[in-house]
Amino acid sequence: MIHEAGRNPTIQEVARLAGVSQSTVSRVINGSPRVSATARAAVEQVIARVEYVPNNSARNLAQRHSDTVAVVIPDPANRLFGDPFFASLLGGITAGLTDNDLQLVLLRPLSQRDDERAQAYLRGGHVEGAIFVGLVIGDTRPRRLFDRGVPVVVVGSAPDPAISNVDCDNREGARLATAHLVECGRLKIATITGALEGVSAQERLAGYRDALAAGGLEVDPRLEVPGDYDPELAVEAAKLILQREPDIDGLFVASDTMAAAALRVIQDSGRRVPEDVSIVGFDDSAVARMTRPLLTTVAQPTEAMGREAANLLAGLIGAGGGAPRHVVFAPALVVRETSAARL
Amino acid sequence: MIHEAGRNPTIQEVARLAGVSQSTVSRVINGSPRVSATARAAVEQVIARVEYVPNNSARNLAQRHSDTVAVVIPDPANRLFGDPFFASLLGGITAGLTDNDLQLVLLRPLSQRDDERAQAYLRGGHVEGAIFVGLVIGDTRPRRLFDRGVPVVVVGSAPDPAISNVDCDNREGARLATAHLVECGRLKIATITGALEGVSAQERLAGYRDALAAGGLEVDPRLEVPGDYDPELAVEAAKLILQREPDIDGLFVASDTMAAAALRVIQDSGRRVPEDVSIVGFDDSAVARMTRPLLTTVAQPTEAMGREAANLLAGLIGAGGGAPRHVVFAPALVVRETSAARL
DNA sequence: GTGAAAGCGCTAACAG
DNA sequence: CTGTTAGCGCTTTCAC
Repeated sequence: MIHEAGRNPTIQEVARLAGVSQSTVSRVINGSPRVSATARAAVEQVIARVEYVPNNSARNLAQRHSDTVAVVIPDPANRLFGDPFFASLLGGITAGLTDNDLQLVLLRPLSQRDDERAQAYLRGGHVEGAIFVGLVIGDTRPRRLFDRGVPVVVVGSAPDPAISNVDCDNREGARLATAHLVECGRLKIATITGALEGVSAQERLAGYRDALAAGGLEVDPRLEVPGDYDPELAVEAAKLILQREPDIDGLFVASDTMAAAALRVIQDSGRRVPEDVSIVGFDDSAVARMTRPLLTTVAQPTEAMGREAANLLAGLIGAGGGAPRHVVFAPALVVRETSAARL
Repeated sequence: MIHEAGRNPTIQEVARLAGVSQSTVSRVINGSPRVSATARAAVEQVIARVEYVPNNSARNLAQRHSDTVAVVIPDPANRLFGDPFFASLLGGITAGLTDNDLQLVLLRPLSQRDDERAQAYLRGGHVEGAIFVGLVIGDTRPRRLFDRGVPVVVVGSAPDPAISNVDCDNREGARLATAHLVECGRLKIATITGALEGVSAQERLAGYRDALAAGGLEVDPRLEVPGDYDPELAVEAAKLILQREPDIDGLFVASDTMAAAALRVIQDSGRRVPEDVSIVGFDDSAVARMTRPLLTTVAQPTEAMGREAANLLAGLIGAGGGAPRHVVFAPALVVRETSAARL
């Protein structure tokens, strides 16, 4: 679109008005020291008067860079956008990007067509790098992009050793949660998993099993109910568990939102929490402080993870590549009220 | 950055390899019908082989448009990013934008410097339009941008008749909520407001007063406690109310997250909800289904609002301006368990 | 310190 | 249907 009203002045006009050359204007815009004080003053005056703003496309074209990075969220199931985890993560990313003078473009391919467009966009030289969130196992997009020379970092498990990532130790977090349940004297501990197409959910499941084994408890597939990070589905999962194994006394749920949903189902079944069934969630999002009783959960530094992802990417961009880095944050158990020792 | 590995082929090279001119390549890229089948085939073949992807900056420069719009969130308090309302809204915006083949760049100026950068970015001809969210009363940024010829739509109250907006009837929503409390026979109804620097919170407060007046109840400033859409602050607000007016029997809270927090405080004080104190929230976000008892609230079609904002903006961009449009969605009372008739 | 000039990669008339 | 030719607005050598 060309907007009559908004016809922006160009560097040429500024130069003419200031009685200097384009080059000089360009120099003052870019803060070059090789400009006389008088010239600088004249140019700045004109810039202010005509409200000149450089055209980004032209600048990017000439400089061959854009100072923008993409955040890619393949979220067909619309899971991520509903979860406080994501909001918090995105908050951290935006903050970190801003600190590095990088712009953020949000890509959220919903359809096949969207995805093609997104890929083309990423490769179109329009971004300096990309952050992937919510990846599913086997997704080769980060790697393909990386192979084209675009710096990439993924939040979550690295799909490839060459790809930098920032993650939380999901397995350890789940182990912490489940071990806590074991320590509470719980003997039949079930779990509602996250979306198992993703590594994080797999890891949390593994951590759950680790703790069970370490506690001398049997690992029983019947106690493992697949969830999807979707609270609605968690309701069904909880009902299923209760029906199949009415005598469970412990439950580890792979996210707080799902845990909150499961908590309700269990309470509605007439069981007391934490006395009859103890529950531990994951994330320590705001909802953990909204349930009754308050949710025991595993905290992960979501916002910090987002910030770190941004910083990592900024580093990669600045270094023009360099060795991949893998940073993993430590989870921490937060004991609240949904877990207690068996009497 | 120039990435050696990623040195993208240009349209020139494709043309040479395919034995045609740049123009022809450009035509097939842009889907022009004026290309022979053979030429098209040859070009497409080469494009696929060398993995050619057009450079966006060059294209934008030549076409003088970018197909991207900005979503601006002046969120110094970090309120919005924590609220499910925002996540849902953003989900709607991204979906709507995608439908219109528009890219989204997220601008979240946190500091003065960020803000200057953001303004420059917006005026730099890099975006086709902008959506503002979470505006504070008196913010002239949308108008200033609009005056430069950039299409603008704000989510929330229109800061100016010339600016298009999409909103929910906040006043009516709050009236609905409070009238419901009145109908429940509640006689001393307090409120925890949102951030009063924003219009939405002001409107919700007005709606609360409307309903009180209509119900023959006194409007008492002592029953109006300022909040900030922040659950932490809501805890303090609730405590303050209880201390100041121990005999309240109804409470309207301007957001679900705050309501959930207030609910806890009230329960912890030994009061029964809904019997002693009935509570109504606002938003009908996921947290309303996580509290115990379930939260009675006012639903606003958050995702649809986001979608509409995107569509509105797309229309404005396509029409090259045109008359401003103001679309307001109707709120709806959702009665759950935190409200009940007085016995 | 400053200007002239040559592109950056692509689109868009304009001929043919 | 296709090629030629100008730019789009800015950065960047390279002389002066």
